[in-house]
Amino acid sequence: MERDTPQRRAIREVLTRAGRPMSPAEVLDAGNALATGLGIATVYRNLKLLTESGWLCSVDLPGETTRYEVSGKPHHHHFLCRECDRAFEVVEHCPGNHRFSAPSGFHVEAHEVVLYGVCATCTN
Amino acid sequence: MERDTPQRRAIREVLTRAGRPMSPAEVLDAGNALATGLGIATVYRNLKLLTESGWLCSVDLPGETTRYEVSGKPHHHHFLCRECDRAFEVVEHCPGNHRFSAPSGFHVEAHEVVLYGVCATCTN
DNA sequence: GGGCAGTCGATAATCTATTATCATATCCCA
DNA sequence: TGGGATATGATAATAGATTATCGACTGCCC
Repeated sequence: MERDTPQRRAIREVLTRAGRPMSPAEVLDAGNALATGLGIATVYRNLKLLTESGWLCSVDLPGETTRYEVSGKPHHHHFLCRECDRAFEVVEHCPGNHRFSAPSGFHVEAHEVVLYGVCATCTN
Repeated sequence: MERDTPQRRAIREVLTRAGRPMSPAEVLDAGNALATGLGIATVYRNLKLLTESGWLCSVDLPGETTRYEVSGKPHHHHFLCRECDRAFEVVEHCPGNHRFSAPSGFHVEAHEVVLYGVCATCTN
């Protein structure tokens, strides 16, 4: 049976509050504020459990380590800040699946859009 | 000074012929047909050299190992086949930079689009 | 409150990709 | 053609991310 531990609660809260995809290391840092002494193994263990249970889903960005975000969000893509290396959710103006096409004979089943630039925090 | 060796020639030819981004392992496989005994170290060495010289550029796709393609091509994106795991170049119907926007305060400097599906070869 | 299955933290182990090492082979100018 | 700077191939080493191990700790049902 699955228990309710301070560590697990902290990890869930961190990801919920952030509202953006976080790497295991980011979760560890932020989680330490809520559960002192939190270990990286616990973070990985819970990210895996929460992903398997469907509460989280993994986000792969080119050349970046896997990040995790709370699942159930509507269609969206991601923005990666070149300054702070944080990923953000982007929901505005997605061209939509039908706007992308490939050469004949190719069947497009999904697409990913990744925007690169400087986030609001780093701009100021 | 940089020498002209059969291995280096093979690697360049493989990438030119393919016309799509290839991983070091793919280059090794294809390169062996042109330069028997080609080693993986030589492939990595030359991919690095050719990238530094500007002849190649690296292509990162989410969750995939870095691939390399001949540089100088016009703006394009990539298609990743879920069957054969090969990457292809996609030039058609790119929505263009201006079609993507992010929340206020965010400055978008570049974008990547990755299409997923089944390539023409794997479809048949 | 007692007890045990489920968790935790520290750290060793693993895995994959890439780079370094080094003895041998070879391209290319003199 | 001779010789030295370069390159090669086999393999050891490295690096970063993730998983396994294990003794100690603790939610949670009775």
